[in-house]
Amino acid sequence: MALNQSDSGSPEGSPAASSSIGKPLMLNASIRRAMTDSAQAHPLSVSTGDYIKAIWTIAGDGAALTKEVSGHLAVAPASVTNMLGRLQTMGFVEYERYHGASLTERGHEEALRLVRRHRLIETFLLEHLGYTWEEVHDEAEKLEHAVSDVFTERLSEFLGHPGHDPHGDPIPTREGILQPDDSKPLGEAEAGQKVRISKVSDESIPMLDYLGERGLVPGRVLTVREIRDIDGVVVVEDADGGIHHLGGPLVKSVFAQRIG
Amino acid sequence: MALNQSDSGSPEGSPAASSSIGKPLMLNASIRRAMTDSAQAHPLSVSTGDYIKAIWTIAGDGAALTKEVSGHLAVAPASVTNMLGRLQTMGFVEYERYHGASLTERGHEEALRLVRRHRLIETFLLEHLGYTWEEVHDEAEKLEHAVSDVFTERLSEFLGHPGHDPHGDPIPTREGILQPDDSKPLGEAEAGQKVRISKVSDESIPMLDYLGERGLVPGRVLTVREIRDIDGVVVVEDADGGIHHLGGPLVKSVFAQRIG
DNA sequence: TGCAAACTTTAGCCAAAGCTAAAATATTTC
DNA sequence: GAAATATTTTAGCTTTGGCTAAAGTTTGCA
Ligand SMILES: [Mn+2]
Ligand SMILES: [Mn+2]
Ligand SMILES: [Mn+2]
Ligand SMILES: [Mn+2]
Repeated sequence: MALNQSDSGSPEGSPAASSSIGKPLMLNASIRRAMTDSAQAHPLSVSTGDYIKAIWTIAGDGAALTKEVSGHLAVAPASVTNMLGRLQTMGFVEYERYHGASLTERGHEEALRLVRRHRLIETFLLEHLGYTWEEVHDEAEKLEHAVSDVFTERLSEFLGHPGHDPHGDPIPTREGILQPDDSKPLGEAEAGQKVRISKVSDESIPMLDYLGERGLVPGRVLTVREIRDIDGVVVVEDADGGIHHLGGPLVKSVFAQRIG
Repeated sequence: MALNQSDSGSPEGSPAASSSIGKPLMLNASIRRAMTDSAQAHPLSVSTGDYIKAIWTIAGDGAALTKEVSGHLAVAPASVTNMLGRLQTMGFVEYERYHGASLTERGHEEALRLVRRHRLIETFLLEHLGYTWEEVHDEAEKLEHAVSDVFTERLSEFLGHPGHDPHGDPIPTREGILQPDDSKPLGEAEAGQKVRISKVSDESIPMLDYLGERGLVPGRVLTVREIRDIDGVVVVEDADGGIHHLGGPLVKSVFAQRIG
């Protein structure tokens, strides 16, 4: 059986480079690593990337504290201290003992590159592979570290260069520019306003499902009918005249921009 | 800037599981790993997978020798010895010192799972993302370790459940069945025979390009006009009457089946 | 048959990332 | 302003998966 076996497992095209000499093979390994690092610009391990993204998510331009990162990545504080030191050595963060780490320019670029990948991949999974919200994030969390720049740009093209992912988060450009977002949670709107949903928080899957079923997705235009102070419920009317009563947690998760 | 940050970097949906206790966090980490390993059945590291695939590629059902694996993966022989021992402990190979390693049933399954992924991914990259032959293999070599079973099956569906990748290698089924292939290199054909190209070796990119440009791809029907013993050149005529003179290396790379 | 060459294993290292426990430093709280 | 509490760091270990050099086996060839 198994007569048919190509697809050589060797990392490059080099099939069994040396036959018996021994030395050249070792050199190849380190030279290859060095070239990959500088030229292909993809040296980051999964961990490194996740730490950088975590700092960006937690602190943006500011400093992320050890414990925040520790909580975010479900990793022991001591591990974080260790990694922050290493990230500084690598030039991705500025780190001050006991006062957290903030991203350098390079760290910031790297974070945005990962976010770009993550959001493009999520878009692809949802729109073309029939993924559910449940499945999407975990897959993207792994693939973002495995795909190349070439893949990323080809995928963006395949998707029609979307500016936002399916739940409305902006996708950073190849150049690392992230659309600023001035939208506010529905809960902060005022009765009578006409608004357009810009984003739905992807933190809760059930909410995404609930809102998706009702058509309360980015792009939808709503009229705010009532903001009830007693219980925080917001009543909105959609373009088809449908009325929706949204409780506190929901109106914190739906972001909208005023229009008209 | 960077106002907009969702896409929590935390591996699962658990956003900052613990606030200050400390202990539960550690437990979470190991429990998660254990569950992932057994339930999701995706525990293999990149290295582990590449070794298993290498053994399959080199030896199929037989035993792969240390040096063969070492050459294939561009890794020192001592590293191979070490990993083969570990693979045996993990149950993927049967290993005898000085006599190489052969895949167990489980190892075989794992190899085919990776090959399935690899070939489906290559198909997608070529047919939908506009990759060239040059780019395709390296990307697949990395992604095969990152995609989930769900991704693999959704992708297969997206592609229309192809049985072969673009250069003709059969794609193992989800159940781990690999189409046996009884085709032979064009060089072993006989003058006058009518044959159908079944596969083109993907070991040489220039050859793939050359053959691709001339339409000598899997599925094409040819009539063998001449087998010249002196220089090993094979002359074939394609369905449009085009004549092709293929030298030794090429006729070893093009596989065909007799028809008619 | 008997050695030299080829191959493989052993032994001893290394770096990346993680962990725990204990020590050090900040921050609260009274 | 000092004690209690929370956070962070240090120190010391672990697992993967590499590498080199040296020692041990197998094989091929005279
Ligand atoms: Mn391939
Ligand atoms: Mn990730
Ligand atoms: Mn996400
Ligand atoms: Mn691989």
